[in-house]
Amino acid sequence: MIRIMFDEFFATAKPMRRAAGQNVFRQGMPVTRLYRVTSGRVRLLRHLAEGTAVTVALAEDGETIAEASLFTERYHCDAFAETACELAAIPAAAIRNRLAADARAGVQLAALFAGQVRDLRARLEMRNIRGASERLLAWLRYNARGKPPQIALQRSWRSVASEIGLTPEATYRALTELQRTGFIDRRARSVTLRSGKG
Amino acid sequence: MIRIMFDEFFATAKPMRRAAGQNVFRQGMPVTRLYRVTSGRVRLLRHLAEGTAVTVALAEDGETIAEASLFTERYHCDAFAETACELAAIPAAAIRNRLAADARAGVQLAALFAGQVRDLRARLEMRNIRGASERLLAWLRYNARGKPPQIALQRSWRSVASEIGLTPEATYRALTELQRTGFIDRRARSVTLRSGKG
DNA sequence: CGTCCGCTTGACTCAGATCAAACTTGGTGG
DNA sequence: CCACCAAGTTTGATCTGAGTCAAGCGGACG
Repeated sequence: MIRIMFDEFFATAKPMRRAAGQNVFRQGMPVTRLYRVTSGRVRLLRHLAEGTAVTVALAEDGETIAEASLFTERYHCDAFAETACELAAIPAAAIRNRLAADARAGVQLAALFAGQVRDLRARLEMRNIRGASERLLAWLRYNARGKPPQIALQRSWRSVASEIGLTPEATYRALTELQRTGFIDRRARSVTLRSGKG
Repeated sequence: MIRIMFDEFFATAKPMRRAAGQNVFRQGMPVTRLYRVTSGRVRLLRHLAEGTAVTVALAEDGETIAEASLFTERYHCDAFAETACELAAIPAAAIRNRLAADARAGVQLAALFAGQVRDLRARLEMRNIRGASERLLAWLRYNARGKPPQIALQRSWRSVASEIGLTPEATYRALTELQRTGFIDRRARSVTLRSGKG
C-alpha cells in the first residue's frame, strides 16, 4: 500500500531505451524526470573537481534512480546505461503536483523512503560480516519468510553474490558449506533454513 | 533546512541513559518513541524464527534509530546498548501529530529520508571497491569539499575505517600509500586531494 | 606522572579473489 | 524435436592483499 503512489505513476510511464554507454541525464541538468530501470544496468556517477568521479549507485531490476532529485533543482550525478537498458520515465512535476495537492502523499513517500533506509542499513551491516558463509547466512535469514524460514529465489545466485559483495564462486562455495554443516537445506534455488546445526 | 523538523523535536527531548547491555526497546512492542544516539553505541537486532537473530544496524554519534517505526504499529527489531550510552527520546505521537497537522511536514520528512537513501547507496557502492587504497580514495573524494577538494576530519581515522569497512591498520596503510603515490596530501587529520598523481 | 587511546609500522597468515575448465540449464531458431 | 548458444552453476588450483597479532610512539587527560 505504501509504494502504490510510485507504482501508479510508473505503470503509466512511457518506456524508453538506451544503448550501452548512452546517457540518461547529466549532473547539473534541471530535474525533469524520475526513472525506474526495467532491464539492464544504469551507473550513477558523481563528478568532482579535478575531473575525477565516484560511482554513487548501480541500478538494475526495477530500482528507481535519483529519487532524492525530487527535492532538488538539478541532478547531482550523471546517469548512463552500462548495458543496453529499458527505463520507465515519469515527469518529476507530476509527483511534485501530487505532493502539493494531497497532504497524505508526502507521508506515504516518507514511509517508502524510511523503509528503504532500513533495508539499506541492514545490507550495509551485512557487509561487516567477514566470513563468506556467515554473511550469506545472514542474508538468507534476513530474506527468509515462513515457518520454517524458506526462500524461493526468483533470480540467480550470481545476483545475490553481487548484492552481498562476494564473488559468485565464493557464494557457491558458501552455499555448499552451509549445506554441509547443516544450516540450510537446498535444492537449486530453494533454500530452507534449519534450526542450528545438522 | 530539511532536517530542521527532526532536530527541533530532538532538541527539546528528554535525555536518557542506558548501561552497556541494557535494553532500549524490544521487537513487537508498540512504537512509542523515536531515539537518537547521543553517545555510545546501540545495536539493532532483528529476531527470526528458530531463536536466531540478525544485526540490522549499529547506531552511534547522533544517528537516529528505527525511523521506519514511525509508520508501523510495532518495533521490528530489538535495540540494546552495546556500550554505555546516552539517548534523546521523543514521543512518536508528536511526530505523527505534526505530520497530520502540517501537510508540508510529510514532504520534508520524505526529503530527509531520500537524502539518507542516496547517502547509504553511495556507502554501499564504496564497499564494492576491493582495494583498500581505492576504497579510501573514493570515500575521500565523496566527502571532500572545496577547490581544491579538502577534508578536515572532525573524528578519528578509526571511525572512518569502520565506516568504510576496513581495519584501522589497513586504513592507515592506505593513507600512507595514497600519500606516497601523490593522490593526497595529508597532515594529521587534514587531507587535500591532488589532481592525478604526484 | 601514569594511563588510555589513537596512530604507525612490521611480519605472518589465510580467506576470498582470480583464473580455469567442465557441466547444466534455458531459451532461440531452424 | 534437436542443434546451438549464452548464462548460470560447480569444482579445482593458485595467488594476493587485507586481517591479525605485536610492538612502540606520542598526545590528552585525569
